[in-house]
Amino acid sequence: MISPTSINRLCRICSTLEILRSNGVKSVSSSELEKITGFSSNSIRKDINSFGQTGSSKSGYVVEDLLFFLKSNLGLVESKSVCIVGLGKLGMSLVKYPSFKERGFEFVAGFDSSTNKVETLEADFALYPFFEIEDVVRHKNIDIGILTVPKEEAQICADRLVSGGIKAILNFAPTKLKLPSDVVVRDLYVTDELMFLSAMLKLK
Amino acid sequence: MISPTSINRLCRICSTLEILRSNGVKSVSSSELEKITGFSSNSIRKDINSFGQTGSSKSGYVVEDLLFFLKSNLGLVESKSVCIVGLGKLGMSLVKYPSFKERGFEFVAGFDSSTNKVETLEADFALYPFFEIEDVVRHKNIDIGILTVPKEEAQICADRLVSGGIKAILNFAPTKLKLPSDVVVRDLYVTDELMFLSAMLKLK
DNA sequence: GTATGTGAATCACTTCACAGCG
DNA sequence: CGCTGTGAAGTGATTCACATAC
Repeated sequence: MISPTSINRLCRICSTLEILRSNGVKSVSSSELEKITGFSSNSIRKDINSFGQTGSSKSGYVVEDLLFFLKSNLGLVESKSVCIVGLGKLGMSLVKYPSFKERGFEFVAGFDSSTNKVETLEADFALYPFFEIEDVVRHKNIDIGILTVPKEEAQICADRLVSGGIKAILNFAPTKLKLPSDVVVRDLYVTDELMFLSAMLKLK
Repeated sequence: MISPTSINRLCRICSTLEILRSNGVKSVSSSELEKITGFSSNSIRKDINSFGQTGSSKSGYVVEDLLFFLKSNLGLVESKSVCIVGLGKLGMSLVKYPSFKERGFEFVAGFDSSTNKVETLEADFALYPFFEIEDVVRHKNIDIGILTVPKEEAQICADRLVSGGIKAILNFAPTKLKLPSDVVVRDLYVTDELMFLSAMLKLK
């Protein structure tokens, strides 16, 4: 019904509205949002409308109202519990990333194949070895898993997350995961992005 | 002439071919690539063809040849020099990421606003304070900048990279950069990805 | 005059269908 | 026969154009 492309834009718009609100901005028009986000004002209005109407023809949208409206519709009001799988440098940097908590994502567990790391690393949440993934995910009712393991371990870790009941995975491992179709996966292939930039330099 | 979507796919295919080659695979068909990457075999063939023909109707594509052919056309044969701007946890984790070097991306400089960090952090390359960005980028002829600074610093850092002559930026700061149109920017908004996953859980 | 909301038109990408080749 | 290569058809998203509201 609503396309992933639109959802993407709406998430960006939510983030933008959070910033506007914290800057004390009361209302915003679709063309102002266009200037900030780079999306066309047309697309922005259509996206917002796809959930039902808001917005006045006088001064655009009321920031506070639109933000709450979008967050409600996108399921972003209640906070979500997240686990990190792979406690390497990237994983440990993500758990410290302040924006996650600000946007309602709370780390509740971490996993690594190295029992040494599990025992010695410091974190605000409990750490476990890989074989406990399924149990912990089920027990703590974790919503989202972030995969920052080497590609060789990615599929097996993902399988265990799914066995534990997880339906959403953010995957940093440079491999395409094979998972049931009701599991949403978002891939962030960082190296591919650098390759993309190189290619654009040559081709553009 | 060739769309960013296609370039994206071709980068993924290059990475896939590297793995196949290191596994000793000699040839691969578009439908096998479909199974691995998730892209349709039709799109894969069209993408490859957009550069001119290769591939035999007998056994598909010769891995070695196709890889070299694509890398040549995408400008991925010669290695690229990269700098990191922002030596926080995320930045420092990226400079250690082994895939970058394997794919021909070489860090040659790092920058941070904290002179303390610049003086004390250990890296395989030289570190500098922000005010040297332009000079160093120009002097070392750096191809790509990776931005891992807080959003408040992102625009000014990007401007300095561009002043130094950089034409490609990988941006992790959650803000849309305003830059000349000949500069290619790729945004990785990690928090937005979690929001996207949350939204999909609700809407799918 | 400056907004939003929205059908219509356009554009871009993907899938289909099949011809040609080893 | 399975594979590539490719025009044609189909699909989906973006842009255009404009009616409507304040």
